[in-house]
Amino acid sequence: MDYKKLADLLFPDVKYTKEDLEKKYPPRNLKPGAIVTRFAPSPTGFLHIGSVFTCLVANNIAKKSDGVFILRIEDTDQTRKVENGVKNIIQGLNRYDIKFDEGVDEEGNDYGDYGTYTQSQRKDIYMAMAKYLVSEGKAYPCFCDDETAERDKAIQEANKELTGYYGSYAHCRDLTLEEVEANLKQGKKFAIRLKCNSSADHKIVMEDAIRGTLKLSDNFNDVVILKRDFLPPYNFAHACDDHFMRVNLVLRGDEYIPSIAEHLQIFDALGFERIKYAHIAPIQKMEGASKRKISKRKDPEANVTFYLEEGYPVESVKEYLYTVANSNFEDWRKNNPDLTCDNFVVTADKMSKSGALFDLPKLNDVSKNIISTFDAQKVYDLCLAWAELYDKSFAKILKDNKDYAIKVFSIERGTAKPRKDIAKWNETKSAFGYFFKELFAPKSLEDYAYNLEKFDKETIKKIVDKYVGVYDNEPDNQTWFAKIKTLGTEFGFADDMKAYKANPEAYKGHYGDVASMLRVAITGKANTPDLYQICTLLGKDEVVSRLKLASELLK
RNA sequence: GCUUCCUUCGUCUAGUGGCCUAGGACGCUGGCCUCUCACGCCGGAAACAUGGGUUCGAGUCCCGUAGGAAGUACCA
Repeated sequence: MDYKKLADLLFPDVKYTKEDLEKKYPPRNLKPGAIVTRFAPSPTGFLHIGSVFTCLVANNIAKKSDGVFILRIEDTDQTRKVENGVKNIIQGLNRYDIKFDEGVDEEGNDYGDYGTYTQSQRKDIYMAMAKYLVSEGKAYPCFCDDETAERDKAIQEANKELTGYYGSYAHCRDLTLEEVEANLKQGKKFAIRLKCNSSADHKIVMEDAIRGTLKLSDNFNDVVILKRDFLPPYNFAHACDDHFMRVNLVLRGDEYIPSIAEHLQIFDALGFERIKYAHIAPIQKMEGASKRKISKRKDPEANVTFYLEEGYPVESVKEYLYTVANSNFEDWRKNNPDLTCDNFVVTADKMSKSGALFDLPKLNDVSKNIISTFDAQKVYDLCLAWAELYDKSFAKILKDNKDYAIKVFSIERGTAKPRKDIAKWNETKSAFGYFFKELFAPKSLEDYAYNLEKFDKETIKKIVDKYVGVYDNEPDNQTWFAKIKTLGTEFGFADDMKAYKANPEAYKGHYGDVASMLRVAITGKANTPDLYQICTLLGKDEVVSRLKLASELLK
């Protein structure tokens, strides 16, 4: 069979030869050890938290090795394309400080020397390489239609045979030149399949950067490398693109592990040097008693917009993702409390082989720590930015009371032991809302967090009433506290903790209990920062009027 | 069904044949500190899926079983 002739017949006008392309996209001149990798999303517009995770890792590995990080758009499945899909993905990633060295910008324009970076525009390359394979006798045109494929699959299933296009089911594998010509004349469309020379019982061994040695069954299928629309499926695009973009580490989800054998066959047929792989386990989620991949349909937290809406700072999400990526991150953090998390160096072989469960409580803990390191101005700015998108009325209050709000956020901040009371901005209102007159409006006893099991409301009312009479703008914390202690003793509360602990029966409670009652009376809440500072900020008039209101509602 | 991967406290994990009486973090919990709430500090409960090997010795190596996950497309 004259394969050259066949190739020319199939692809009469192809722009490049393999040599042209090798020359056009020469090996990169990078320092040894530099990693060239890429993120290759479909432009569906949906940014999955797992994608951010993978990207964060890929970006880190590329940048730390003085390598290159590429954004490639995989849009060969034209049916899944979405308006603004690329833009949404880029913007989403930018928020997490993920920037590409080469790729496509928000408008869809290329930058970098190894483009174009949009697969649907790389048709010439795929066709050239497909033609090359045909001319080498390594690939052939397949004229089978979908019905044939379905029928064969049904037969194979009924016979309990392996499903696929192989052996006697590879109808077009041995077509003669004349038969191909005849089909072409009839206007029959064709796809290109790779001639496979292996079988399922042949095992292959490969080294994965995360998994270590992987033993897999070889591919036995004559896989499609060019679809009827002459666009490649993932497998062929992956080989051509990653080779000609001179990628040297493929980081991708572990759902690709079963198709590694197929990919390796394609690389070999093409005469490309094999590339290193790192297969990342997906982030999982608990459903009932079993784990499953976090799903874009069922789980709101799969979408990055979830973190935006809840008001998690990007630093928090990144910090958390790094803890999932490499467990030694937390040790690193302990030793480098002041560095930003992007200074950490991710190592592929320290990544987990099994999928990590997304742990929201852990994220919250991480986030509380992160926010506790922010200064008041930053808290204000970020909280306001969040509120302007998701809580307009709160945003207005923050803007109308800017200086006051910053004072509120300053309480016990910037100290050696900063407060850790918020994990995300949507908690700010409930944590600090009572500072603002607009947001403090208790209507009944239920709006107060009194511990009525410990103390009855008559006791509380007596104390509140008494305090209204004695409260003043105290000059300092000590004076303020002394007053509370003295007041407590009048009602049988201890003013000395040790004395109380030594003999709790002798007292009704201790000064802490008194402070707690007043705290609730003034703020409505049981957990707040230093009450003295709160009262100072609120001012005497407001404190007194709140105490009176509390007294009223305690009746 | 077939193929492949994975399996250590509730969760994330450390662990590369003796340092493991299995370490850390989150969560839960007891206490201490304290000028109130927190923070912080100290402590506690809590795990090697299972059965066989190999070995003087196994969480670690091998085989089987179970469970979970993924793939099985002219999707990616």
